[in-house]
Amino acid sequence: MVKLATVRNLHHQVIQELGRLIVSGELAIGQNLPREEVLAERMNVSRTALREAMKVLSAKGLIESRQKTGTRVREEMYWNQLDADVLAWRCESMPTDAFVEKLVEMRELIEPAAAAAAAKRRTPDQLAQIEAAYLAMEAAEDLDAWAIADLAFHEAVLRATNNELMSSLFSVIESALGTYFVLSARNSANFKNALPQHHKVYEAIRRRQPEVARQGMMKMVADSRSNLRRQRTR
Amino acid sequence: MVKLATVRNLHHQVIQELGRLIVSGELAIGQNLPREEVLAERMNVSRTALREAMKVLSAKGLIESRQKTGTRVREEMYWNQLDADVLAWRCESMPTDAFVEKLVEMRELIEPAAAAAAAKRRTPDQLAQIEAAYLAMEAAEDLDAWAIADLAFHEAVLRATNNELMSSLFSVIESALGTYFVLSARNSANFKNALPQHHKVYEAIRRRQPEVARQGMMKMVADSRSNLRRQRTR
DNA sequence: CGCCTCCTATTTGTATGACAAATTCCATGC
DNA sequence: GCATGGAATTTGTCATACAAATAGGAGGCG
Repeated sequence: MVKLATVRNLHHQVIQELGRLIVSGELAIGQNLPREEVLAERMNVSRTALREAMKVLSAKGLIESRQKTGTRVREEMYWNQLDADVLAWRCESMPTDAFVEKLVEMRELIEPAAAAAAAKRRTPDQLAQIEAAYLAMEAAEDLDAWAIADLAFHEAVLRATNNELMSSLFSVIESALGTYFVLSARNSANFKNALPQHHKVYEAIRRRQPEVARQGMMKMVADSRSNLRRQRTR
Repeated sequence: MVKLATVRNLHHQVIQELGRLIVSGELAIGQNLPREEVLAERMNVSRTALREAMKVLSAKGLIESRQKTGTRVREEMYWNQLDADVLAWRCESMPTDAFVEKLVEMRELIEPAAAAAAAKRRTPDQLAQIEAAYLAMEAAEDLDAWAIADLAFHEAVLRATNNELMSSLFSVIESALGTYFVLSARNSANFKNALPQHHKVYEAIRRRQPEVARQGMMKMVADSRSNLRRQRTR
């Protein structure tokens, strides 16, 4: 029996709790945290566990510790904004449209470029994976199957760029967006509307036409954007 | 007297050392590290310090610890590729052109989009900062002053997007590229060649013309790319 | 022989207490 | 007023002990 990610270790809980407090602003920037000993007692953990958590938060750029001075919350400009945890904490504490806009903007930035890069550099094997995802979308009977295949399609394209920086950025942004929306379009009836557009992108990547792929993908994400908006505003 | 970042704390050294070993591949993926007790002794630190380092590496996605099983190096796909440390370790261990290409690709992806976004959303204050940087470039007497002002220009544009995800991505990529090249063009003689192009971008942002700004920035980074290449190949 | 159950050995996770190191801040002397 | 030399405080490191999880084997049972 597989145990699904439940409550993890103690220091992990501390990371989450403090991280949330900081990103949400409940711990003001520049403010000093209590002494380790005090904070540990207040959170009902040992100083050891607390420190392990603090080191991680420090690595994420959220806090900074110095002897005698203590530990204080760093300015926002030092935070690792692209860290998955930091991003997740922001999503929790910033339910505003403004932040969603930023995420969407990033997505619209990545994907067309990725399609173009994929058209240039995809291997035959990677093309096959894209095709497989496309065929799965075509064959999808219900919305869930389609959504899964859709995500696979985008992931396959991203991997085909052979640029792990790009695909890593994609997965970070995508999972953050996922906290706001259940994947892709939910206006159920004819969910296969986007299929022709996917085919265009696939064809462009197959024929190694970077610009065509870019334009096609640009249109695709633009469409998906308006879907998101419709879903959200009602 | 300000002390510049020297050798930091012990656990920090451990982070660096293990991180390098992993990213460079000297510790093979999937391989188990020695037991904490053994590893600690081998590195001449206490188990406490070692563990603080391991938690950080774990947060960066490089390793994974489980009781009884031990700690092993995770697959590359789980690494936080956009983490500043991970990127820096890659730069050290991958002197190949291939990785530089990926970084440059990311840069060419970000900056035009940033210029467009800045044209849409810059505040008067942010525009003033861009202008100030431009004027500093114009006034630069030597190459160093120009390089500093140039970086300030790009940073100001990035900040003017009002999208901290984008500016964070920029700074990460830029600092990674900085490990390969001393900022910008080094073909000294007439380093102000790029000035008109900067002016075009500035004007487009001032006049709120996103597409013009995008095109202008696209050309600018393309030029700077060929500069980089020339500098590198000789 | 095959399968299930339980136990034990091993490894990370947490707790505690003590001391080292850095550095702010004050007192002291000149 | 200013240097200078301590404390006092806070994080950094160490050593040790025990808790918790769990892989892997021993043993029982059909």
